[in-house]
Amino acid sequence: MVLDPVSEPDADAGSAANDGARLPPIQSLARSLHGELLTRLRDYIVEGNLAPGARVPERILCERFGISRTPLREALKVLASEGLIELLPNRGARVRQLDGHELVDLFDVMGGLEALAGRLACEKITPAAFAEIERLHHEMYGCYMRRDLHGYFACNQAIHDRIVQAADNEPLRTSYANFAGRLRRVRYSANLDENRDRWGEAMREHEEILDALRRRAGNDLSDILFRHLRNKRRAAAGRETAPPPDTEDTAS
Amino acid sequence: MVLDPVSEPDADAGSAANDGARLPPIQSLARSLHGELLTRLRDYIVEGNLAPGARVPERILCERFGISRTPLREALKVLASEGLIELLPNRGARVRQLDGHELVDLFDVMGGLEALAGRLACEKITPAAFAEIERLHHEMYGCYMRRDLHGYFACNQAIHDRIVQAADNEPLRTSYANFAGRLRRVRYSANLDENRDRWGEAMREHEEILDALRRRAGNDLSDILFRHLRNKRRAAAGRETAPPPDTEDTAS
DNA sequence: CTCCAAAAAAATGAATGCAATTTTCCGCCG
DNA sequence: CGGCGGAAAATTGCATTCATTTTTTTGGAG
Repeated sequence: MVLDPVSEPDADAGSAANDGARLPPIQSLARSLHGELLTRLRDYIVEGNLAPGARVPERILCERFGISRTPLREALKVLASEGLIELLPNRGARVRQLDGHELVDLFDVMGGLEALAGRLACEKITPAAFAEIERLHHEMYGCYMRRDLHGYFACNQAIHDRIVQAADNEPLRTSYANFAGRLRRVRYSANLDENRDRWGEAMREHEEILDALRRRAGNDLSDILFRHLRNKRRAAAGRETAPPPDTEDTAS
Repeated sequence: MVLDPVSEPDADAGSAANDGARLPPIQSLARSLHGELLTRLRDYIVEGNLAPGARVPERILCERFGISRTPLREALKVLASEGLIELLPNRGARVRQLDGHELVDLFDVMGGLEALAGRLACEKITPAAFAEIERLHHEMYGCYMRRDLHGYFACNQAIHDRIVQAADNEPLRTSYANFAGRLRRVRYSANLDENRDRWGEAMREHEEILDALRRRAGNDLSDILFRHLRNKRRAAAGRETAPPPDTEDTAS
């Protein structure tokens, strides 16, 4: 017993119309105050306005955003499904607190997604997009040489983002953004300036990344990117929280 | 300006208590009627009770599940964030309809996640878990030899699930389940019996999978699993929808 | 003074109500 | 006969309300 589709799925809903250009990221729930609220609330949490483990006070947030509890609670359910908060039955929402295990796991997933992005990028990247990444790479190298940490980070993130963009895979992009958001809560960056040696290592890894991308060597790039993230995690997780018991560094 | 955490995050909320055994999958929103409804509604859609592109009638579903609109709408928002349905402002929810591009993209993400799972499994799998996978593999081979398609599928899925389990990464598991659910809507299986040659190919790939896992060769397994999914996609996407224009099979 | 228990207060989960937008239906005009 | 315009009906989005559970406070016993 199948409820039949509304006979007219609207003119622009047909798949044929989208063949030429992939439709822009019309996030299903981007508009309409619910989506607005969702974005704002997510940012609010990611930016650290609520301490990890803290309750998410509905009443207060309602007042802050000037809305009633209904849309707020809808947003909370979504954020819980994204893993940003957790819902305790009858006890409200809490900002998810990442223990060592979870942090490590999230880094690995990021690594896996980047590895996938690299693999796909090797198949689909355009010369123009590659040139742009190459340019960013050289710019980043310049920052590295003159010890411009801020510029380095900016280029670094831009490169990784471009690779994900080049993969041209919307579900991947969404998932990547989700996990990146979860990790953004723990400030794992800003450690490099205390880890000068890791900086050089990272720079060398980026040379490998660019090289593999130039060769369109998907599997190589995939492997390098995953290990790159592993090393980043190792550098970051050290101070944020105790490393998991079995973190022997077999990588590279 | 940081709202400070409620001074007592409760006895069992501390992370220290969870070090010994990772806490069981207490899905944040598993209980409490909202979670119940979420699961039921997701199954309801995944099982195909609503045609792709069809409106999701709030009123009717409320009656069917015997609840009011509020929890239903919360569940809809979550399902939208999972990508199962899409929310049109002021026009309700529709079952997401996968065009060719999206289907291909989803397969690739599944491939990427399985690749990651394989890589991690090589690091973390226990001898017992490996033995179990080996057993399933041989059982699957038996099914293959006697042309037991149903048994073959069961073993196949069990093996892939075990690999994901062996990766021992909760976020990965969750994400994997999410994408698997989205793909389950399109019945891409049940094609093998029309594709006997692909069946043999898949069986050979599984030999490679087991071999790489035995050698704990993470990168190899990663690559094999991704290509395995690529081939599966090629076999599946052929009939479900037109393949994307640039599907030259460079794989293998 | 500390600890425990019961009541008050607050917060959560879900239902209902209401304004606004959309969809449908019907009569009208071309 | 087909297309168009407008009103009625239905649906959506959000606010409000109510019952239940949790948390805090208060009173008292040990």
